[in-house]
Amino acid sequence: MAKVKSENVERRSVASRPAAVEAADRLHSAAIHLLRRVRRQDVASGIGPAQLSALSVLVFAGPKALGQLAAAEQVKPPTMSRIVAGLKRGRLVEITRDPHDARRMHIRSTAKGTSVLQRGRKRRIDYLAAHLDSLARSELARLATAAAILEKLLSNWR
Amino acid sequence: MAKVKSENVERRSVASRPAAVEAADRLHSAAIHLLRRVRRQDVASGIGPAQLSALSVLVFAGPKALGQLAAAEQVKPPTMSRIVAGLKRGRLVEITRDPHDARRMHIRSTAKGTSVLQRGRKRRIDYLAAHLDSLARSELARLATAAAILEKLLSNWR
DNA sequence: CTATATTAGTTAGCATAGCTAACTATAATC
DNA sequence: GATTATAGTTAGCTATGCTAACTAATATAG
Repeated sequence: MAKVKSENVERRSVASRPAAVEAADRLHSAAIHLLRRVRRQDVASGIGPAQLSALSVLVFAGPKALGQLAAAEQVKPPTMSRIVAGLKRGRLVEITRDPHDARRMHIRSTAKGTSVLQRGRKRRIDYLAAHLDSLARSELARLATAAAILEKLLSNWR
Repeated sequence: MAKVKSENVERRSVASRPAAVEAADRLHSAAIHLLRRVRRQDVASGIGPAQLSALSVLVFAGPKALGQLAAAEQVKPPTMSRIVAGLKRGRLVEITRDPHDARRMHIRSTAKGTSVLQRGRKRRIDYLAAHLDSLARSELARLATAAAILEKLLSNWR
């Protein structure tokens, strides 16, 4: 039983309240299945998920350098380099050089990019909203409350 | 203006209560960001997301034929064919022929596959639970309630 | 009982997306 | 001015998604 002690220590270092573990499990599962369904709407946008997501950062958080965009999307620079190349090919973004630092790029959404993003986003939200519409008002309110709690949690995630 | 009427009809057919649209928007965003964070734990499993997800179906819903697995994962058969090939290469699943129909395969998780899946799942859930642990008990309860509402919604999703 | 049609999976070939390692170009520092 | 650090790119690998076209097996029509 020599290993038992160290295993317990390890286990204790990540232990959470049972209620937290149960909530984690159910939230995790619900989020996965929810997004899996919603995501099917995206084929209509004719643009891949990584491009759509990067475009969304540009539209909602404004122009970014490539490295910033990679960090925001939690992806390595070579990956973002190719994603941006795809967006540029589709004329969804335009790229200029930083006048103060010729290494950096300014990547910004074009009007076309913004419109493609907004339409895709609308499709997703409308689709989800149509399903939420079958809920009682009180249930909807509970979901909104939960979303607010998650937003707070996500905003100070480490 | 011949098209106006039909456009209005279309638009009306997807209109939802404003509260549903707002909840959809916030839930959608929270789910995306939550899963993006949680998913980073998966690199430790040394197996790609599609393989992990397919394996999860096999572990929790039992053995499946390739086509069933493809349907469950909302993926086309050639895609699932390759995913299963990868799982087989890693000895995470084993495949036998259906004795009554030699076209069909029985794909089942091996002990190794089940263990890999369970450990990966534990990593995700523990990670999420550790963050949920910072919430007040009442907030946790609200999240659990919301998860229950979503589970119900997802179970009769069209 | 053959001939045809349907069904289950695979193969080939393409695109997107992820990575690391190694490179170029620019900027900052010693 | 030489070196070091930073921003992106290129090359090359893997994984995941698709469609089209194929093989093999089963089911069905005649």
